[in-house]
Amino acid sequence: MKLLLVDDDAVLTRALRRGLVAEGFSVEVAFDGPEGLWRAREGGYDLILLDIMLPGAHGYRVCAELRRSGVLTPILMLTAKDGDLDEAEALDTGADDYLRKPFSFPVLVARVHALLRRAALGTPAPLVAGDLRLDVGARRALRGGEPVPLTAREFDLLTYLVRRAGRVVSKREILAGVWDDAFEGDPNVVEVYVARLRRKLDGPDGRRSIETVRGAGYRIADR
Amino acid sequence: MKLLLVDDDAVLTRALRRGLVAEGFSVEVAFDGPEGLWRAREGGYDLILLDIMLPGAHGYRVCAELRRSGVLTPILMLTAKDGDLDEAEALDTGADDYLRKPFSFPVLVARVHALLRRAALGTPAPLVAGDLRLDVGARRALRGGEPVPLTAREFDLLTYLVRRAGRVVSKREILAGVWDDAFEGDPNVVEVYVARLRRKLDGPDGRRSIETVRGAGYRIADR
DNA sequence: CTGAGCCGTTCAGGCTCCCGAAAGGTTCGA
DNA sequence: TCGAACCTTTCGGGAGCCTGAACGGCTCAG
Repeated sequence: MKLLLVDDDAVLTRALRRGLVAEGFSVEVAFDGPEGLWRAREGGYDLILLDIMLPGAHGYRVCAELRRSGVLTPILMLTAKDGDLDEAEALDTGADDYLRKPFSFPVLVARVHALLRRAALGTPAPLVAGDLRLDVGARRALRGGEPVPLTAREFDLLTYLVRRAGRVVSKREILAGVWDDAFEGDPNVVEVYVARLRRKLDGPDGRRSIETVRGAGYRIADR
Repeated sequence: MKLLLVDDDAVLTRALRRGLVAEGFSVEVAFDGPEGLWRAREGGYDLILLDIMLPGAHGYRVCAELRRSGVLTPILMLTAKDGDLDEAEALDTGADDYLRKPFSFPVLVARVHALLRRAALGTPAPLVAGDLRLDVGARRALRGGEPVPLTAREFDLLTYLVRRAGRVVSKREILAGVWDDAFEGDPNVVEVYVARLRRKLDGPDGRRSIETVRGAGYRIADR
């Protein structure tokens, strides 16, 4: 879990950084508004901690700007003034939560966890490999934007392979993971289902979605 | 705006209820943990006020249980002890905010409004899926502007599905969420009610409002 | 009090379509 | 060239799902 901390107070950032790292997060720091904007737009963060008092740009503006440019990363605002107006405005500009200074560290961690959990509920991270895209929640497979109808087994097998994209997966592994640990049948089922997936996934171009690695298993390209 | 108040203190609940009703909310009360769980899972509430000290089940447990079973309604916890741990734990179990007793009534109202506003931001489409629109407060379903008469169960099931629009929901989940965690009957009831909903919702065009995902569950299109 | 009507649930019959076994053909590597 | 590994098609059994019917409980109006 990677956090972006946008704050100009060197003492506070150092303390927060240390604490959050101790909690198992990886933390990057931006020391002013423009840098925060720039970094946040680069993406790759699971959550943004944003102080309201910033040199270069007010926290509200950074927040609104990010939302306007399509950044959906959860934002936790650190408000300085007291009073409800401040906090209401934070939420109105697109922040997901706020925390009034001074705050205790456990409360901060709890809020971060709550936000991450909520975000995880909303977007269960799509699986992508090449032009293949799996939405596990909706149980949908898309190839180049086009939905591909798959049966339950086919979808499970494809999910298993995409989750291990780039690696060679043996038939034994596949049988244990997709079918059952104690599957006693013919390993030929795997071949049968790989063939079915290929027929549905492979385009008219000769490119195969699932490679065969003779004597070892199967592999799906990771990009 | 409909609130669920889960608290066993008769004096406090009566006072709160009266005050909140005067503020324009409609308020229902549950007097212990199990009843709170049951009602909250029924859905239809815009916010849940949850006291930590409860007979039958601790507030944390109720909260965690609700989140685990997919209830996304904002939860405002009323904590009794002081100390940050209590509050951090409240947030960690899935509460959206907490309020330390004793609190003043205006502060409570402010928090409720803040949470509702935040929830509104988080869910841009307030229970709309396709040409379907649910007015949870009035317990009315509209399809293309036309009201569709639904029984209580049918409405609950539809609400459950629309709240999870775009996702595949298994029959087990549905039984736990719409019926009861400890439902021991035939999962066929779900099929029966899906069929009834379809008969009422589906237009003369062949398009199905509720898709069947064989081997996985049901899905309602998110737009 | 009482009967009509609605609601939730169960059950059985029927249907579709998926799963996996089997078997013969094909490709690869030594 | 030969054998092993893999591919592909076919097909019967059955899981999973749909639906109409029926039954008991509950709520009302009369």
